[in-house]
Amino acid sequence: MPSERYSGIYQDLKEKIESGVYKPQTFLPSETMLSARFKCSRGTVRRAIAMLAEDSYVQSIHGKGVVVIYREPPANRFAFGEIETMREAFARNGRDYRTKVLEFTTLTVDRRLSRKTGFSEGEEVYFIQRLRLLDGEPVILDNNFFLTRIIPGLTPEIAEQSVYDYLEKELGDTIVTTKRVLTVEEPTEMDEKVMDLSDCHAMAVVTSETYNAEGEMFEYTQSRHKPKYFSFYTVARRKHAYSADRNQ
Amino acid sequence: MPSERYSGIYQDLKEKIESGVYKPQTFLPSETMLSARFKCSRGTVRRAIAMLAEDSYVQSIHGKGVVVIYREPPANRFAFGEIETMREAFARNGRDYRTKVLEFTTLTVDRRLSRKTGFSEGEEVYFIQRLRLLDGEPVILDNNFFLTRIIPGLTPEIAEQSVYDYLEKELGDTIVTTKRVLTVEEPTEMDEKVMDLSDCHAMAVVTSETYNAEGEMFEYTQSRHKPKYFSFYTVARRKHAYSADRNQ
DNA sequence: GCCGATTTGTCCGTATGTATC
DNA sequence: CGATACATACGGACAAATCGG
Repeated sequence: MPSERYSGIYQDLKEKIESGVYKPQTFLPSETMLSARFKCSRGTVRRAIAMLAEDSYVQSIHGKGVVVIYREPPANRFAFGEIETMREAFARNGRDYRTKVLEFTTLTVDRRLSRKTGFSEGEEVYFIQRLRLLDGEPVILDNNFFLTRIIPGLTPEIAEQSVYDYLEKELGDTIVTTKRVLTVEEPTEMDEKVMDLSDCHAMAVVTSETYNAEGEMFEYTQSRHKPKYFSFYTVARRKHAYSADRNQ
Repeated sequence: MPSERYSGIYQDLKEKIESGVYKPQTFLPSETMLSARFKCSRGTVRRAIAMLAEDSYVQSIHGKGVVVIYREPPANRFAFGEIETMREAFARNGRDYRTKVLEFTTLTVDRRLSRKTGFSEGEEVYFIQRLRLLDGEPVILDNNFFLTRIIPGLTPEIAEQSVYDYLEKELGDTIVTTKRVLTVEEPTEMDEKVMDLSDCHAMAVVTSETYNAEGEMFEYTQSRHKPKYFSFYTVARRKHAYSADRNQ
């Protein structure tokens, strides 16, 4: 549990912004004010503010202050910009959510699979194909490859629940980073067969690589989403915005 | 020009990782080692490392060290996880890229448009519709709404080039944050008419809100991409298990 | 245009806590 | 247990941007 000073302050400010104590387009109290209020150093306040900026809740302006840029997000949206499991995402939207395991095998990575997934040749992986059902309707077809070395003892029963929960709670490992590439592709025969596509002629495909706390990539996944239920949210911040020439 | 100590160190380490001096799955020299080598405080090194972690180049492991997790990204990919203009993205891929302005008008925001875009009622906006051509083929249909208040003096000629360049270079304003939502939708009549869709039956739709350095949302845009040329890359990190140290 | 007050940005040194080996 | 490495926090100093008088 992060009970450090800075995350407490981060939480506090975040809630105040969400509840409208600090309103959009207005400034937060100055860093020195806040550090006095929270009885901490300015550095600690700055860190909390940096986290809020990361979440696009605020933006710092040199010499002026910290503006609130938070806007109430539209409801019924999946925040795939963060890492959360399907379960978490759907639960948050209050829907009935089931998983059906279509395939559960182990494979040895050959050259072709290695090029596709980035795993080393000869590594052993679970291949799991799962269908995600929302209120009984198939919405996602997942193709997972997990390194057996990192996730020993995986079973179809666990796959039906949450692999991440198993990894974190049972094995004590931590998921840290996920890289994702999103494309739109034509449905495959498999998609047609299991997804009940009717009048939809494309799939949203999320290809992701997941790394644990050791920095090892242990998962390669391709998720094929039915467009109707697909939405992907992300925030980007400009890295090194150059200072403009004001000609004066 | 960011010639601060920490960005220099960040750049240096980044290049060493990209060029393979520090290889994946290996540890960087310890923070104390690096601070000695760069003749700076440990805090400054930590900040550079935090930035690399942000880029998913490295990951810190408490008590052990900092692992390199960088992997050569596949070529011909658009890094939409960051903010870059169409021009930048396409140029980076070495293709001929043109813009055709289909529509250029000013509107006053009414209730309907306000709900859609988030702009206040009564605000005045430019509405610009542009077709993006890659080697002569239409690939993106852009629908932009820009606040005239923030970007005065916009013309079709500028829209044909880069609005962001105009904003940053001429007006001295800076783009800082962009929020994006990605969905997959059926082609509209307009899409069919201008995009030459042939055997493609869906569009990748990116809806984005852009904020300037003052924290004001000045742009609302819907970009409709032909799937064939569409790819969206993003990185997510779990929770706020940050190794970031932005204070020192 | 200059000056001073305020505010954020950068950097340092130091101390202490905690995880790994 | 001790040595090493990262994590958190503090306080101080100075730079740079903004704004008002």
